[in-house]
Amino acid sequence: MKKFQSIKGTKDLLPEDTILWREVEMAIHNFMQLYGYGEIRTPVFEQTELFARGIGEGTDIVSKEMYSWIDQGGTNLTLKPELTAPVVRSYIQHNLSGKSPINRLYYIDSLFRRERPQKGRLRQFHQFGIEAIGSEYPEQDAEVISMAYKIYEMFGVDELVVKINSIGSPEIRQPYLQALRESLESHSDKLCKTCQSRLGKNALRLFDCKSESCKGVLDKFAVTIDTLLTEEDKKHFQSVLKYLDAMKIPYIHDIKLVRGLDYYTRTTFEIASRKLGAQDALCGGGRYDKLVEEFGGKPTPAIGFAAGIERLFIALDIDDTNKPLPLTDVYFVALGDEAVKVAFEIAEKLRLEKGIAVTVETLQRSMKAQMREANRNNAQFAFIIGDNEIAANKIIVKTMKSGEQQEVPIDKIDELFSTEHDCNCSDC
RNA sequence: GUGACUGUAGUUCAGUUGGUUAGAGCACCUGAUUGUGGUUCAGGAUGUCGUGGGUUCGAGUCCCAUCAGUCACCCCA
Repeated sequence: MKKFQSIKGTKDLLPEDTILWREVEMAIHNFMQLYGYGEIRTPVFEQTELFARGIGEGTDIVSKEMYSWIDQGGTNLTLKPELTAPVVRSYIQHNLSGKSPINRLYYIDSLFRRERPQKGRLRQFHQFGIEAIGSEYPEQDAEVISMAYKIYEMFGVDELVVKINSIGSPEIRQPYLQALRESLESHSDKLCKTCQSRLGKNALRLFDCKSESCKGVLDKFAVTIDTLLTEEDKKHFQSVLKYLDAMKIPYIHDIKLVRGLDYYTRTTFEIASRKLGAQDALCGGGRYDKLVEEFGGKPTPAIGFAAGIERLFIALDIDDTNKPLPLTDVYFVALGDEAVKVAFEIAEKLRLEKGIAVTVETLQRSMKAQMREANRNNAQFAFIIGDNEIAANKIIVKTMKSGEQQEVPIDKIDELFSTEHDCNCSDC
C-alpha cells in the first residue's frame, strides 16, 4: 500500500505547533493595528503575467521557481511567489488611491517557490509584510523600516543587524550596471566562476559573494552605486537615516546591499540574524516607486517589506521544550453509557454558559486509563461519573494538581466556576 | 538545477571484521490498586532495518540504482 506524504518542502503544522503559530499571528495583527495598518488578503493564485512583469522576467523566481499551470480555460496561472505584485494589483483594481492618498496595508500569507529546501527555506512558506502605498517622502521609509525593526524587538529576537542602502532611481540602473561591468572587466580572471557568470547576467549579485578573494577584488575595483545617485536620491537617503537615528534604530549603511527583484528603487533594506545559518535574512524590503505605474495605475510611490515567518521561528529558538502544552479545563471521566449521556449534557452546559473547555471520554476506557488521559490533557479538574454517582445525583470533582476530591450535586456543578476560575486557557 | 551527509520501533538512537530469533531510553498499553492520574514496581506490544536490484552459503551491515530527509551552492523571506 502506497503511503502518502507531504510534498517536498511543505510542512504540516500539528496542534502542538499551531498554538504557537496562532500566538505569533495574533501578535502580528495587534502590532499592525497599533501602527494603523489594515489587513489585506489576496487570492493564492494570480495570472502568471502579473509576476513576470512585476518581479522581472530575468529573476530566478520567475524564470525557474514558480508553480505555474494552464487551467482548463487556457489561462496561465501561478501560485503566488511573493506579495507585493498581488497587493499592488489589488490596490489598483479597487481604486484604493481614490479612497485615500495613502494606504497602509499588511498581510500574513503562504507563498510558493520551487526551490531546493534547506534551513529557513521551504517550497510553501509564510510571510508577513507591509506595503505603504502613496508617500514618496523619507518619513515613510523610516516608518516602514522602524516597524520591521520594532516587531523583531517585540518578539525578543536578538543579534539583529539592519542593513540599508539606496539603489537610486530606475534610470541609473542600466548606466550603473554598465559602469560596474567596465570597472571589473579587466579583473574578471581573479573572480570565482559564479562571479564571472554573474558579471554577465546578474551583476548586482556580485556583492553577495562569500569568497574572500572576490570580496577583495570588489572592494578594490568595483564601482559602487552611490557614485551615480542623483542629488535628490542622496538627499532622500540622508533624511531616512536621520529619522532612523532619531528613533534610535541601529543600522549599517551597506553600499553593497542590492535586492534581487526588479521593482526596487531608492531605499532597500534587510534585517538579518546570526541565528539563521546560510539563509540569514529575516526580512527584506524597499521602495518600489514605479510599480503601480507599471501595472497601469497612476504614478504612485510605495515602500514595503516582507518577512519570513519560518525564519522568525528559527531566530526565536523554538524547540520541543518551550512549546506550549495543549490545554483543557475539565476531563470528564465517564463510566458506562448512562454516565456518558449525563456527561455530555453537563459538558455542553459548562461550555455554553461558563466558557469552560470540557473533554468527554469517548473510548470506553478503564477509569485508570481515563485518569491518565486527563493528566495528559493537562486538565485542571477530572469530573468522575459512574452508576453510583448517577444514583446519588452527584459527580466527583477531582482537582488534578492537589489530588483532592469532593462530591458535588449535579445541579451545583456550575457553581464551581461561578467566580473567575483559575483558567488554563491561553487567552486569559 | 549542483554537491555533501543521513535513512533501523510512535520518537531519539545503538547494532562489532557480513553470521542464528534486530536492541535500549523515552512514549504507549496492562497489572500491582475489582472505580482514581502525575511518582514507584512488575510485565507487554511495536519494525516490510526507506524502496528495488546485485554480491554472498548467509546482508541492517558490502555494491548499484531510486526515493526521502538534512545542510550547503545558486537565489531568496
